[in-house]
Amino acid sequence: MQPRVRFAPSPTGYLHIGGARTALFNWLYARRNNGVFVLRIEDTDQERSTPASVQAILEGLKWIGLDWDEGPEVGGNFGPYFQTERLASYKRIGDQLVAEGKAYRCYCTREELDARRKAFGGEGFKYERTCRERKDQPTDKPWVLRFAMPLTEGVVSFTDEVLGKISKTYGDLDDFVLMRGDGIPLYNFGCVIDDHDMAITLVGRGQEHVNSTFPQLMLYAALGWQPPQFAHFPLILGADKEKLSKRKHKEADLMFHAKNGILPEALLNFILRIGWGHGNDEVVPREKMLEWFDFAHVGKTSGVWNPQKLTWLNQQYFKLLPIEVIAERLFPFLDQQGYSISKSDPRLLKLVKALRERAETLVELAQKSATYLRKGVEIDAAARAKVLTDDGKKVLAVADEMLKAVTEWTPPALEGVVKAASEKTGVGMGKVAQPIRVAVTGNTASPGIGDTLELLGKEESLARIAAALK
RNA sequence: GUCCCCAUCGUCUAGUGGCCUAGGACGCUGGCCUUUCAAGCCGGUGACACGGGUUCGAAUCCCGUUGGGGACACCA
Repeated sequence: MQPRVRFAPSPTGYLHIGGARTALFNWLYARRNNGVFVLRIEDTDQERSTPASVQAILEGLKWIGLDWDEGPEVGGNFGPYFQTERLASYKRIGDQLVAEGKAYRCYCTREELDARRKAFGGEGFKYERTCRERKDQPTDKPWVLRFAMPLTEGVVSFTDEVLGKISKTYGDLDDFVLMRGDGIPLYNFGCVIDDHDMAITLVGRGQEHVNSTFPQLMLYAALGWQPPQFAHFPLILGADKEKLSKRKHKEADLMFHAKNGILPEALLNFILRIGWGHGNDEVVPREKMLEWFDFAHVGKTSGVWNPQKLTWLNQQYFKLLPIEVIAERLFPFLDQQGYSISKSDPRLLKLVKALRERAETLVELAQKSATYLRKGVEIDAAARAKVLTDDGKKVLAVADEMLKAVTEWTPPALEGVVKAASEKTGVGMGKVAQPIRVAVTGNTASPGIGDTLELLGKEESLARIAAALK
């Protein structure tokens, strides 16, 4: 049987980084096993679901390069893929369960329930099945549909693909709400029906869902359906070791990283490595993920978000990716800084080539690029004091004369000038290169002096040197 | 509080009973290279939570303790 997995986000905000990883693991599993990756939108939270969130989620998935075989924008044979468009199924199954005595209408109001919960002492409250034996079923009063848990003693268990065997006794479960009177299903209900109707063979989701697996399993049993396999992935924690939450952790927003100049390749690699490992491999590009991913190596322990490792990975991809790709990614950041040069500007690729090993993010790469794109430069006070001393200026003046005579403004020729100036003045190459560097970049750090001067061009280089010499 | 899950360096991890005086990576740190800064290379720092078993042998299996996380909605 062809494996079918799904990613089922709730469109109540941007794509959560944990959701992105859940999507990645499911996607990888599907792609590895010749399966189908389904995207289903669980938009049954009337208050919080928005079309804008749906868009944000689709965009997020596209940004990290995860494509889906069925779902929004692409359709499929198991649609519709929005839960609010599948209400008829929920109603039909709900009616069936009531008819079979496996579910019942509960007329307790929210207020009553809240009061009872409060009297109980808050969380841990279990519905006392007040309406379970109720004989009348008025239709003019608001109600919700509740699942009738078997009153017998029993144990529900399943073998999780990553966690192993997990069990829970019936007594720990209560008559949970399946559907509201208005026909909107709750998570456990909609999820089970859709997974069944969409022929999902394996449900891969975050560990925060292991406890909801039990009521879902009860539902499968009541319906006489074969449940899918389950795989619960470890959570991603913040520096405070708590689950990454949108409220508390800014890094929980996938696109936050995009804005910070992280490459999607690096981010994907990073989230893969939280919770999954392959020997000593750290840099695992997409092709390798596709080749190596398996649930057997998904860990059980939650992982803490480590921003330093993320930036390190980003740098690895700066070195790995073709400069054309990086240039493409850099463009919006250059634009943002007000340096909108043409995409065909020959300086663009040279800039990336010279600076990519010296930057950790696209933001930093754009900032460093700015030095080479603007007219003139402001010299850092400390750099000036240290390097552009009287002696430094003397050497600079000598180099300046030689540079003016250069006809082939290429790195080898320019490096040659440094060497020649060094020989002529009798000082080391460093003593020649540094004054030039500070004069043209305003700072003590830059790519090789030949590349630096080439990037700037003859005219701009000489203008900056002249200004520094004044 | 109740239930569920988890437990290797600060962090991400390798490890599926002998290959482990526990390997890699990030970070931190010493050095090399060098016209600067990076990058790169070489080295250092640093962990099997604790206590009992099982076994010829345990980071690996079992039990307990402790610790951590998650779930306890007419959210998903």
